[in-house]
Amino acid sequence: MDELDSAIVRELQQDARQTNRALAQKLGVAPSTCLERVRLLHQRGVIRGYHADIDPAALNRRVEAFVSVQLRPPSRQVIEGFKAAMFALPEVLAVYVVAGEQDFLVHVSLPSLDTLHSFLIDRLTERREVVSFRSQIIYDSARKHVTAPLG
Amino acid sequence: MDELDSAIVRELQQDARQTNRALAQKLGVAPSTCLERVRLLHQRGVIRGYHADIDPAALNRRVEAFVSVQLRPPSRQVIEGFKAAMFALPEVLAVYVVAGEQDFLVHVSLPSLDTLHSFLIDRLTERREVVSFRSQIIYDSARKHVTAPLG
DNA sequence: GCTTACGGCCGAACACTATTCGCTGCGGAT
DNA sequence: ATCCGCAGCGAATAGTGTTCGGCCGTAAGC
Repeated sequence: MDELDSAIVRELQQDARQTNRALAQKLGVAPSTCLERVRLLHQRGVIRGYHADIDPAALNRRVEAFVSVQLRPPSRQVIEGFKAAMFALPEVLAVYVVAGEQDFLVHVSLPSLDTLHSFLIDRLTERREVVSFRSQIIYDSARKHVTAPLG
Repeated sequence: MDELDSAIVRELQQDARQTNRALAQKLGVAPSTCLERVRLLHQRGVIRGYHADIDPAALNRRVEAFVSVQLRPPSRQVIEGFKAAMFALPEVLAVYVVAGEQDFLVHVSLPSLDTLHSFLIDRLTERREVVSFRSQIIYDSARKHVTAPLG
């Protein structure tokens, strides 16, 4: 994981579809060298895949929210079950098991506030292991991709 | 945004680097047709880009957390300023402006618990607009990519 | 009901790209 | 000093992206 690897990772995070030649030229190495490095990054598990970034609005998801959920009892079985159930729902973007008062943070995206409300009522309230939940609607967000190693 | 477009989006979310020919074959259309569709999806802003998915551990980020922050006053200027300041930090993966008791949810990733602690002390406590904050360490997480339109 | 114009898809052609593989040069070890 | 091994390189080949003219199905107009 030297400087060249880091640069490749940085470039492919910004644009995963640029040609290997363009990538090689930016980094000042031969295309074959670049290709071999990328292959090794794959093999080592550093690069886990390539994904298109899609506008949520185009998929009819104009409302995003975080839902904090408290479970009872917070046993392994209950946590794993809840996690799997949430993850299987199409409205769910991500599930986080966290430390603190709440046990879960569920990132959801839906067409509207109405559908969010229905989601909460139908998918959370009805689950018996859910003690309480609190939803935080996202007004604005900014995400980025990790560029450089820390430390 | 017909069925073919949805299928293209779904496929490119799962693997953004598959060849156009392979994509076309999966969907049962000619490569030229497929390419034209992808071009239009770009132009319409549906596809916003392509990004490599990198293992955080490879970038020395073994600890992730959400930090909820309350600001005072929650004016536009303060919010925008805080958002920009957080977003500029390399430890920050995402910034969410949310409704509720807290004003912000900041997603961070760091090498260790020590560096997380330092981050909180050095980057949040010292900011005068920060009234309070609470950090939720992420024990486990699962993310996915939106596959189909809702509604 | 017939004609016509339009939009989307197709398939072949061409330029460009990925991918392989043997060669070369450098650095460390003996 | 010599050898060994690794990493990068460049040419060759197979495969890919991209363009473009033509075709067909649809829908509107007369």
